[in-house]
Amino acid sequence: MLKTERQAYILRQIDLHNRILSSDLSNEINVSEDTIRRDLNELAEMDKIIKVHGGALSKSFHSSFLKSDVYKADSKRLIAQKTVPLIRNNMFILTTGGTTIIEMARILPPDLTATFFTGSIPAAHEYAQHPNIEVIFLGDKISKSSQIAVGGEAISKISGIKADLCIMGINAIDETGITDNDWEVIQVKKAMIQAAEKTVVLSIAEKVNTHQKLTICGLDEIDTMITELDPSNPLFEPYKKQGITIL
Amino acid sequence: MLKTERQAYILRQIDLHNRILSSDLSNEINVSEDTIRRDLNELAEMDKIIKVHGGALSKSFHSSFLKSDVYKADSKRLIAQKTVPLIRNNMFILTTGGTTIIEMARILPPDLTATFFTGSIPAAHEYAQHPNIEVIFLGDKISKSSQIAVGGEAISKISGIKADLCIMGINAIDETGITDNDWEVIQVKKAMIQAAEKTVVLSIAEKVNTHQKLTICGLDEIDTMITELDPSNPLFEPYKKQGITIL
DNA sequence: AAATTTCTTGCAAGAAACTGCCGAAAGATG
DNA sequence: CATCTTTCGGCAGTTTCTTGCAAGAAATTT
Repeated sequence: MLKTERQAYILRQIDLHNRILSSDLSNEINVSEDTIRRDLNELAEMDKIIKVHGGALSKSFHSSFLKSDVYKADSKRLIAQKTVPLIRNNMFILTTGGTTIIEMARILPPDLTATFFTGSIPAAHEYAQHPNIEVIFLGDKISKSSQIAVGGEAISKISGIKADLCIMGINAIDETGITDNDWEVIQVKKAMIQAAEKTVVLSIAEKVNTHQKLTICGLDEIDTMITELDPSNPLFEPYKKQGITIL
Repeated sequence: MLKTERQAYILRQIDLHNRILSSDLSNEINVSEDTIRRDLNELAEMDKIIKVHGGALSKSFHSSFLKSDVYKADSKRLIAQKTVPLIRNNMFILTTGGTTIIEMARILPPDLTATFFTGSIPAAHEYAQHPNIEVIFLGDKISKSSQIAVGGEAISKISGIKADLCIMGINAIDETGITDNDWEVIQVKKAMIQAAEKTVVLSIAEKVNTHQKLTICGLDEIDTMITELDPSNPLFEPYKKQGITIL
């Protein structure tokens, strides 16, 4: 078994079980624990997994560990406030999950009538509280790491929609476009952008001009970007040049 | 169980119950109280919890405000405890929503590996927190009144499943069977019973021998009924005669 | 084809981490 | 005040980690 194969196997097991013991892996694929440990170290180095004493955890697992307090909650609330006016009555809106989206869902005006599509459980939950919003949940299999629905079912459902607006929380954006680091999430986000007439991205300023490993789309597919900063901030010049509206 | 997992479990329990005893934790996850104490100390060191003599408290009193009061929470917790042993590793399980089911989801042992299908957002949310449970969300359109997915999509998804167990919270049961009052919910519950090999119904005793307008199924389709009362209670005689196991 | 370099893997020894147990100290309880 | 519980610190047994090393495989050079 080649090293690459082995590491792929390890990643798959971690995806499946969310955690793994070095000793188990060693037995399963008949290599010494030292080799496993070296693999785990390499994977951890690449930010693919979280290594802990005795084995490794999926990155997602750890995030729930930290979830208690929302990072930069004030900024996110401000972003949410700027986003709400974009939503008009009777729109069909696709949204991702993420803390900023949740914040937005909470402050939607009660008389707003609209249909929201989402694959995020917490987001669906918030929308469902609203008196006049219809919620459609997309997909079936729920990824633990991202708490959203992923996989073919979700993608095909999204493809069948023609929405007015896609409101997307993002992890990284720079002059090359939006990037992320979870392959399954990427697929979903790509499909959402395709399915919507206009795309609005929400991001705290900290994530602007950063990038990750996998590309979701170029700047040309984005219509509006919302951060907690003032739109006149010079940080946004390159994005304005690309025709993106900053709010 | 890895140290990190254990600490994540502890945090989650504290989130849920707002307080925790070292001795309880020690029993739940089978490690010595010393280990628990060391974990609690580390978590307190990280400012995640507040350690007190004998256990720990949640740092955020905040959540206790948001926590809505569940009617007869104690009874429901007891029902949940009786239900858990029915679930074995690698089962495929269909569940409804409802506060009793949520309560059950929270106390599923952390090492349980199973696949849960549900159309309930809060239930899906709870299952998704669990380290080893795979969650499949059923359906798309979400009914506001019941917070579950309803409609043709949900029904057809359910029909495509062959589950080992259906765990169903119910609103009314008497000698004629299970009844409910929301037409859309009925359709979903009917489909679930059909799709599962065995059906377990959860109900607080108050609802036994009551009925509502619409029929879900007769007693012959039910295998087990769980309430907060002792199974020997004479209240259950007619149901036992019908071959239903009472727990 | 032979020699060399690089990569990978397994092994061993010592270091570090984890866990359980014990006894003494501190705290809670009636 | 007496008793019971919880905590603290240290110790020991076990497991895991690190490091250095050597043998074998693969790639590269001569």
